[in-house]
Amino acid sequence: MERTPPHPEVSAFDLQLVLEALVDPVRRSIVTQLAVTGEDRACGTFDLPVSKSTATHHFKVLREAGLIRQYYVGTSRMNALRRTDMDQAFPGLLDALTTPRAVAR
Amino acid sequence: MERTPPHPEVSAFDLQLVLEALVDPVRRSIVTQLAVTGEDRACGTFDLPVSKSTATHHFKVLREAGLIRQYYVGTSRMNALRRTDMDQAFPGLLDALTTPRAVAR
DNA sequence: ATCGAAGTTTGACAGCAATCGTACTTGTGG
DNA sequence: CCACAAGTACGATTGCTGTCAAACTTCGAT
Repeated sequence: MERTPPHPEVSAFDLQLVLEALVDPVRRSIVTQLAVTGEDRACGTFDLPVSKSTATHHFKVLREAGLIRQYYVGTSRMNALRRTDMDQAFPGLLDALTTPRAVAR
Repeated sequence: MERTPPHPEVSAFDLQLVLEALVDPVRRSIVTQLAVTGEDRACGTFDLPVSKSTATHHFKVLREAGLIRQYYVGTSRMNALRRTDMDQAFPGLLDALTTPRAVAR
């Protein structure tokens, strides 16, 4: 278990990876919850309909796509939305997907 | 072969379906080509790396998600991007994905 | 009326990705 | 030092989806 897992740089962001990450409802729910509250949150604080091991998988996919940044605080792994990085790489994308309008549908 | 295949109304658009449609590179390529030229195009005029039957499948997925409108002209099936409908349902989404910036990545 | 062009339909297949349980690691608090 | 909490890693399973070939339909042109 690495202390600091690898995060892609903005210049390495890949739209295909980002969309593959966002197409899963569980992962989009994570992103939405991060976007709404605007605060970093530990994995366990999310309301997810899957097991812990599956949740770990989803967080990994989001991290590798560049959507979230992860760091440890004790045994908790905190998750932060990389909002500015995403806005720089793909302007408007996060906004389009975290709008109440879009979330409700 | 129905003359006019079913198209969803804007009020029935579903973000999950739209994202599932857009996550496939072939289908996103179709949408991009439609967005760039801005004109309706027959299925056969697209540059796609798949067989005809696979292409048919992709156009069907795009149509059922509400991304394109299809109509016959002779034996050709024309495809039109439902830009205004999409913009109404999910503002900014198509723009974010058809930007040269996004397309290039 | 025939032939070809343009798509569609169907069935089969292959690969991937989401899921879970179990076992494991690593900190924190008593 | 020990137990528990928070995640991670791994292997197995399962269902979905993209793919194709082959046969078929429809329309237009000759």
